[in-house]
Amino acid sequence: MNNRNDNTRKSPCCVGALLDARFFRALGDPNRIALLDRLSSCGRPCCVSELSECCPTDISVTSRHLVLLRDAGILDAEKCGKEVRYTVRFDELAGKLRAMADAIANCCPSKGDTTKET
Amino acid sequence: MNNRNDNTRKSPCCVGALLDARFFRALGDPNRIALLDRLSSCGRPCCVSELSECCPTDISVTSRHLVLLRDAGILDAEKCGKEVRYTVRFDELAGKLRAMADAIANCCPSKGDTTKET
DNA sequence: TGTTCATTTGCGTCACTATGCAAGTATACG
DNA sequence: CGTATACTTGCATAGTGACGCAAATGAACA
Repeated sequence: MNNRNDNTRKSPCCVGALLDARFFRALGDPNRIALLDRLSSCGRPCCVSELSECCPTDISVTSRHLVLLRDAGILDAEKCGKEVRYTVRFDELAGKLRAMADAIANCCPSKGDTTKET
Repeated sequence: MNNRNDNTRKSPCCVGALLDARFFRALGDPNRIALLDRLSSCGRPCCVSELSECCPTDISVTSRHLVLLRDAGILDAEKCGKEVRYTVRFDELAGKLRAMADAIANCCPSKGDTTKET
């Protein structure tokens, strides 16, 4: 859905609909960013105790951060025996960010189009 | 910078470097989102009292929100006589979001490439 | 069943943030 | 210069969020 028709350009300017404060809030904590970074670069599902290494807080706090990220639709959680394996919802996350970028670019009054889709 | 070479794909996974908690935090408030929405759809620079209409808080609070958004690089402020005219930094904002989307998509271990740039 | 390991939950604390009101600053205009 | 308008700042308060610790839950396993 990246290629808009020309009649779509700068029309609804639905920035407010796409920009979700809850979503941004979930990403608005340095420890949660660290967790996301760690999990992203890891390249495989990671359990809570493993992820906990990347931030200095108690593991219970890490657990809460991860739940928060999961509830925000940023991570996926899967129970495996005693462990809980977290993964990044890459498509979801990238898609959301890209949709926001597109919406904002479409709002730009001067251009109405900033997406240089070569 | 949207078209990566193939040797760039899934390499550094610099998600943490791009994902700035401060930036997300600035967007993590519903009233600030409302302000951004209003300003985006307005299509022209708006002054503080004008923008203040879109959220129920005192104008002093609105003023602070706007300063915060400006400091986060999301808005631009320009003084015009008694007024302060705010504008959305569309390119900055869209570019940032797009860069994040790209970085995250590049991290995806299964694909390493989610950007369908048709 | 009892033990151990991984994770979550309850709870109190501390820090930060959003907010409103009042006072202050800056600019235009008479 | 005095006044009006637009905005900002100081300050107090209420609400929220992050945190640590201890206890609870859940799952494997002897």
